[in-house]
Amino acid sequence: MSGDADRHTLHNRVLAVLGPAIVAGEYEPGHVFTLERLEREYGVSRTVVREAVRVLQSMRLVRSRPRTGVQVRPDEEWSVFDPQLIRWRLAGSGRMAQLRSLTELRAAIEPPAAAAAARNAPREWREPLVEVCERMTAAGQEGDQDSFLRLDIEFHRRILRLSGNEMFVGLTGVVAEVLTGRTEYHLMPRPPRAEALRLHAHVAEAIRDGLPDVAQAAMRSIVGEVDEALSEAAEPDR
Amino acid sequence: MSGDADRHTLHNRVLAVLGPAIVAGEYEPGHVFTLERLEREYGVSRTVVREAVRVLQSMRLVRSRPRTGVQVRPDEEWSVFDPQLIRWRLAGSGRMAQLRSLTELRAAIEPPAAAAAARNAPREWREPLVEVCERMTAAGQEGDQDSFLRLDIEFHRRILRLSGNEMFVGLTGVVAEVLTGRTEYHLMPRPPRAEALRLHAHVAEAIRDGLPDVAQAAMRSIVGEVDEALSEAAEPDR
DNA sequence: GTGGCAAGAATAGTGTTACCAATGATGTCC
DNA sequence: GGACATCATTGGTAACACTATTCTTGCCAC
Repeated sequence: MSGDADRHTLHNRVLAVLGPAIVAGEYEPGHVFTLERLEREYGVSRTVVREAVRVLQSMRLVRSRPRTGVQVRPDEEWSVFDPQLIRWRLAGSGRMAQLRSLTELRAAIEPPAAAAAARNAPREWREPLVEVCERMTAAGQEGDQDSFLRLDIEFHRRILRLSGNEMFVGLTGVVAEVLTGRTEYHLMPRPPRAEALRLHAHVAEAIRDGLPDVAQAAMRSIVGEVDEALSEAAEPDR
Repeated sequence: MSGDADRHTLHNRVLAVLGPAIVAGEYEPGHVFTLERLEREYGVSRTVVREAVRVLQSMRLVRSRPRTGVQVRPDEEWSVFDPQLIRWRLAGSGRMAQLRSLTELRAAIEPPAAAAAARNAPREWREPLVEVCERMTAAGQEGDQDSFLRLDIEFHRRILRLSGNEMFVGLTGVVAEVLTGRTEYHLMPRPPRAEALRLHAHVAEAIRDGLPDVAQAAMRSIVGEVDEALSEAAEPDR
């Protein structure tokens, strides 16, 4: 799914523990590590710790200075769009909060992306989008949840790609994580609501037919509906 | 401006050359470095090269495997929201393309952010927003371009913060870069247009008065206008 | 021969250790 | 209260052992 963050190197294993711990707020902002402490704690060599810290630093989770050590930064300064950081948050206790903020982000991005797709998509990719939508609908009606999720992700991914804006494309991972997360935590109506399926079809057809306003309005209905569903499930985590 | 990426460490200096070079497309996707080659090329030790590569890897610019080397990934796989990557692009030849895609992103995000701010902003921060807007207007009318830019950034930053959504907050850096970039490359009307200033005031007052729809509509006018201005200046780079 | 597979060699990243240099926070002296 | 010594901690170098992955080779079956 993600590329190479999963390679079983030592510094990746250190990262996979240290990163989530910091993200979960187990260390106050301002808390300082020393490399030596981390070396002992994880039983690894200096090089490994340094490389792990370097990555955390590039995510702006920590800063590192001589004589002071490695200091945890306040969360307002983190690179919250970093895919790895998002995954750590979704895996931890902050998952509902993260899911909510990401859903609001989707609600902002996807309607303009759909409009852009209706304007910019190359001819040859318009009809295939409708086909993906149809297969998704079929899977939903048959109750095949795995295929439905896979095709739902594929549908939204294609729209972001067809928008022609690299920043929108860069959010495909986020959308995939949100949809997967909603399914995993049973925040997805089963079977999918008929109205939602129809709205997806409207989006696909409007993009195919080059109707930006229609595509945007239909997409707004989709993500707005999702937003409400999530707000209803709003409760303190756990 | 950014935190600690500017500390004059050796690996940062290597990063500051290698990163922009890759981002500028000086190496085909698939191109492989070896650590040894980089060591010699930059005249630094292995540790330094390894840490620089580790950062590039976390940005998904490269992947690193034994027996193969360090391989440049195709640009669709890059973490395009990484602030450092954005800065590299804005500094290089891709700056107009990057500016356009970021402007479209702003156009998607800021109106919903303004609406959210009108709903969620704490009482005590509403009036100050209007004050910032007034000082910005004054600076604009006096022709004080530096102060105007600074206050314009401050204005948009506050709205994103007041939205209460951490993902929106995470885009403050992007907005700052875009506004600064537009000023530097003289894509900003001077003096600022009176209508634009009035729209900013409408946004601030609508947020103060808790009117999400008004705030959203006014913000949409602001970013829509900007979008047009940028499209007019659309020419192949250089 | 040709295709497929297994064993082994070659090659580059990965991990360890030891040591010295540079930095900047902290306290001290005047 | 400003200049300066101090010292802990990161930053950087070097040399080497380990290990994963790819490529080659050679065998075997068809």
